[in-house]
Amino acid sequence: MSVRVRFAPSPTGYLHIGGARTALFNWLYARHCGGKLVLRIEDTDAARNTQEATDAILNGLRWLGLAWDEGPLTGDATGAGRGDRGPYFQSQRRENYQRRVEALLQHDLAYERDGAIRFRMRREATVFEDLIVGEVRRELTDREQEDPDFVIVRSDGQPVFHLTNVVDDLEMGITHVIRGEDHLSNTPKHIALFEAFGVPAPKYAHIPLILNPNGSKMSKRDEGASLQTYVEEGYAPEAVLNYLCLLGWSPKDNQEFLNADELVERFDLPQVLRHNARFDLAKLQWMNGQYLARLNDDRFHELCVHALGRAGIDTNRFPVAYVKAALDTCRGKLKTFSELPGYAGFYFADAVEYDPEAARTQFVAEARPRLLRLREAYAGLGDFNAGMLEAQLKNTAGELGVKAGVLVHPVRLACTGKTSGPSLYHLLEVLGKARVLELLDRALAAIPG
RNA sequence: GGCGCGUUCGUCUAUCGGUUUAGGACGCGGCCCUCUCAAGGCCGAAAGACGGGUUCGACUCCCGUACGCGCUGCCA
Repeated sequence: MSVRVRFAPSPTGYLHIGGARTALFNWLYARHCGGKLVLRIEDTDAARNTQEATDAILNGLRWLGLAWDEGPLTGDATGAGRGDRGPYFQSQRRENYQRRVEALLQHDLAYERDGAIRFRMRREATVFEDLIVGEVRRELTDREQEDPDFVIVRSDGQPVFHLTNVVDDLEMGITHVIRGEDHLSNTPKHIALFEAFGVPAPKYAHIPLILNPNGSKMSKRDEGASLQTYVEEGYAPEAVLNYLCLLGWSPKDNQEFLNADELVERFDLPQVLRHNARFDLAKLQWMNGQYLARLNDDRFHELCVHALGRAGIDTNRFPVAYVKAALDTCRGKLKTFSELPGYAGFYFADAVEYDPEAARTQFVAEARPRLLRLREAYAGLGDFNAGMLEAQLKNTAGELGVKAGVLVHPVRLACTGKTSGPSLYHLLEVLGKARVLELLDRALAAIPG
């Protein structure tokens, strides 16, 4: 029997980082086994589930590159889907639940009380084998000792999670349920429901949770909990994917950089760790920087242009060769693309704005004659390339009897407005002679004395 | 409270009873490189929660305690 797994998020407004990893593990397992990944939207709570919320999930999964074999195509619950086990929105499956509940009622496996329908739960401990956790033996809690039955349909007619989840997994032919460990304690209920429906329960694999840096459960409002944050801050999806799978899973050989193909090849359920992991933003940032440095030129340029565009910088106003040359000076310098506008914005700005603090320390009277000297030297340069620019600057510094840095800092400030940025000589080369001389003249005019 | 799961450097992890002075990575500190900021190179500090067993031998197996997380809802 071929493997069928599913990712079944509830549209709460965005894709949670923990949910993204659950989706990732499901996707990896499906691909690893040559099985299918089903995406199901658990939107039974109509009041707070909107199409935008579902779109956020779909877009998040697409951004990560996690394609599903069956499921919705858009966030529209009544819209088209792919696959023959739909609908894939729970809000469209009311009849399925009703039919199943009728059957339960008829066989006296459920009963009505106070207007709600309750399932007759077994009255003893449940033992099951979890693919990750191992054998789990769950005794009845004190509350369950008194009354183990639980509600499957509310008095307002709404079916509850335990019921819909099981009915859908059953009808969608799910063979492996890979989900967060927060569901481990619910599993006996689900197994009992499957048995009541006369079918064996699927195999279960509960993955550990992702915690905040302080060890608390990462949820909703927590910093960095939304995948959208990483999309917006210019992370490379391949880096986020790589980092996420290292939370709770390890290739065991100290290799940390794995692309999607390698992950699919090596991922398997038994190697998933059993304990929760804390989310470490610093390591994600480092890893993202590594990915950025290794991206091929086209992809790097593409993502750069995108990031600049988001910041309101339109690179289309400039020659393609200029843009590429400018961006090349940023290679290996960024940890995230959100840093790019501030780092390379000067290449595309009409006027340079001097950092006030830096201007106060660099644009002082003594700097004026030195800058003037360099300006004249640069004006006489035929070949305006990095090598020549460096040689000339050092030469001028020598004549002035100062260290190179004494010239470097004011020149950088004059041309970029900042105290840090790409390699000075390379940046000057990209800017070009005319522009550099113009910028130096402007700086000279701004320096007192 | 009850039930379940977990516990190796600050963090992510390797180790699946002896090959280990417990390895790698992030972060942190130092040095080098250097036009700034990064990157890169080198070096360093840093861990088996605690207590009992089992065993010739335990981080690794068992029990207890502590701590953490989860579930305990007519939320999902």
